[in-house]
Amino acid sequence: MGITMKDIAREAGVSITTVSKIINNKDMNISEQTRQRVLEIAKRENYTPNAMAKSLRAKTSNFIGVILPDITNPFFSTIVRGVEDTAKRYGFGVVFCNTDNNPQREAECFGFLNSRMVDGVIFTRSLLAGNGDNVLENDLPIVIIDRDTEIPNATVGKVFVDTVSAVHEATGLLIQEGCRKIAYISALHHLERDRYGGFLTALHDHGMECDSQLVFRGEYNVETGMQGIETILKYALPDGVVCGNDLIATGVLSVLNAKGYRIPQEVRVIGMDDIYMSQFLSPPLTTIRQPAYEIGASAAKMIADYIMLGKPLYAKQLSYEIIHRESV
Amino acid sequence: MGITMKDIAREAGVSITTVSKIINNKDMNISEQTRQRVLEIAKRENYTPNAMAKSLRAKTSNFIGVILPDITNPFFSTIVRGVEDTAKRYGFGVVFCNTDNNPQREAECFGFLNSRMVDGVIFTRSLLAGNGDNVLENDLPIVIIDRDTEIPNATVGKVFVDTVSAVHEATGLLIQEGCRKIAYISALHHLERDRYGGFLTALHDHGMECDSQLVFRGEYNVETGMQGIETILKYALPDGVVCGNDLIATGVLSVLNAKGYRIPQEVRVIGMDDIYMSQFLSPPLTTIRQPAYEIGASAAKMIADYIMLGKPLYAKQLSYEIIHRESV
DNA sequence: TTGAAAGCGCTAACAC
DNA sequence: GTGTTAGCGCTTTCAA
Repeated sequence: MGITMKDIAREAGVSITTVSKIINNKDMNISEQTRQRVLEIAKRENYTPNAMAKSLRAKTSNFIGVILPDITNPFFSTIVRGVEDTAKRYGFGVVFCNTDNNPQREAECFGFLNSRMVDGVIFTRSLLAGNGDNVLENDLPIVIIDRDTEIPNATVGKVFVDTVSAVHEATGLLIQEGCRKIAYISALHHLERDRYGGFLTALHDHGMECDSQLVFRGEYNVETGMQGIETILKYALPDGVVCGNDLIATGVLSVLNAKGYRIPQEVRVIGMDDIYMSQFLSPPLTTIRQPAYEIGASAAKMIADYIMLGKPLYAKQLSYEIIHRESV
Repeated sequence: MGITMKDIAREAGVSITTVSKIINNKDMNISEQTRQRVLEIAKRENYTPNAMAKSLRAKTSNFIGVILPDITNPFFSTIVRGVEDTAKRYGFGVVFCNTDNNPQREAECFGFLNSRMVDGVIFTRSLLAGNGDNVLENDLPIVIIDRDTEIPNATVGKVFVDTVSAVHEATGLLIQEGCRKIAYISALHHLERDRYGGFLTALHDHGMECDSQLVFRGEYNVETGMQGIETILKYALPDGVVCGNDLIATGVLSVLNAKGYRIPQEVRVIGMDDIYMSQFLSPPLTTIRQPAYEIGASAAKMIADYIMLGKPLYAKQLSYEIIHRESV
């Protein structure tokens, strides 16, 4: 590759040690003359320190890993943007892995990132399996985002939004608007804090029953939204639909529009996340905003503070916000 | 971190070399007995090779870098997904940097990735400046994607779509549908092969003139679409709008809808890229599909083949496709 | 004010 | 079959 300290040392007629000290300005007891000479050569030869060597010695790579289901999902790409911007500011690079919610891929990612000696990982847990055990094997700092799970481990932080309350509020909003036959379409996951709970309690709070025929569980994508509403429509026309995320809501809107139902007059639809495109849907989607960018930024900051300053990891809660548009 | 070869060697009572040979099964002349013992320990202790050390020695990091404007743009996140899937298959990790089309950030990214010793970089060039010169300094293999530019350098490959022909066809389609006052809204860039050229020649091919009041140039985002059409509308109502990408088209659709114009009856709109969300716009967007995932996958494959097999870089053209939906 | 030496974890000639 | 040695580029005692 490029030039090394050795080369500079040779050219300047000093030792490698001296060069190192100057480059990292670690030692103030160096003659201005030597310093200038070395710096000048470094500049002229366009010296870039070899991060690998540095890392090997320092036992830190200055990389942080991000494990997420799918970068293609706008919610996650926004999170990752927050991570990257923040990490870069702290001098960290970011490496990421897509798991597609596949627990095995997830485990592979941990292995991969681990061998890459990342200094920490930001982790969105797969919906499906509970095996976060691979996590525990080492003392790698982890911060879990998006999906609030308990991992009985010391070095785990989290950044989360209380999505079950959010869904509770969303459902409450529909009820308040007069909905009485509310459908719920979301992903199916094995988490303790499932958003579904928020839906159920909201119904109960208003003395309503949950009709299980009005519930559909798949994945966090548009297809689930379409399938879900199609399935439910065969049974009955709901007057409100609570969607687990905006992608699902997109699918729901799409088939409802295609079938000619008027939204929100005949059926109200509420989403979750507030991905950028939601405002351009037809009608513009009413949804619960999760601060995706801030989630990523906070997680990156937490990891960086832990690594660089030794600040302990912690749990950070970010708040959601109802975005009123035209689908409710 | 974890256990090292040294530890295994000590425990197995053999030399580090032997362990290395066994782990990488490099040397067949090793007694089955020793091999088993070592492998057993490695497994039990959950040995993960230290990629940093390996890289330092091998002078390759097994990382490839991706430099792009913004991961949040669905077109790019899809590309990156293609890159990641493919890179992983070849054993490469991917590190990325967002530039926001800022040439200075772009240069920083190169420096960053370079110091990180990435083995190659996949690069979407900033629209603005022509200084890809930072690129030339080293022998890092580069493959340029999306924006077709010439760089007078040996180790540069590219994966591209002939977007100027695509725009030519898009414009032709509108003309064919009867449009006579066609607007053009796109990003402004300093590239030789500007999509605008495709628009102009299509007009000329049909003996039409370009009305510069119907042209608006900003960035590849929704805001440009909105501003563009607002601006143009103050002058006249076009009967067709050619958009530089789907984000721009999204903005155009949005204000046209808000103002109550009927699409496509009064004005036809055509986009470019076919991002996933385009099909859910109102009306579903007619657009020119660029195979984003394949662009990423091809670029990653090209780099990997170059690095691992020494296959030279080359220029690969992928084709576009008109997706007829309801906005034309 | 400067440098020699050791070592981070791993690999690859080249012995034995 | 197995081990010795040198070295990738860098940092850090410790000595001069």
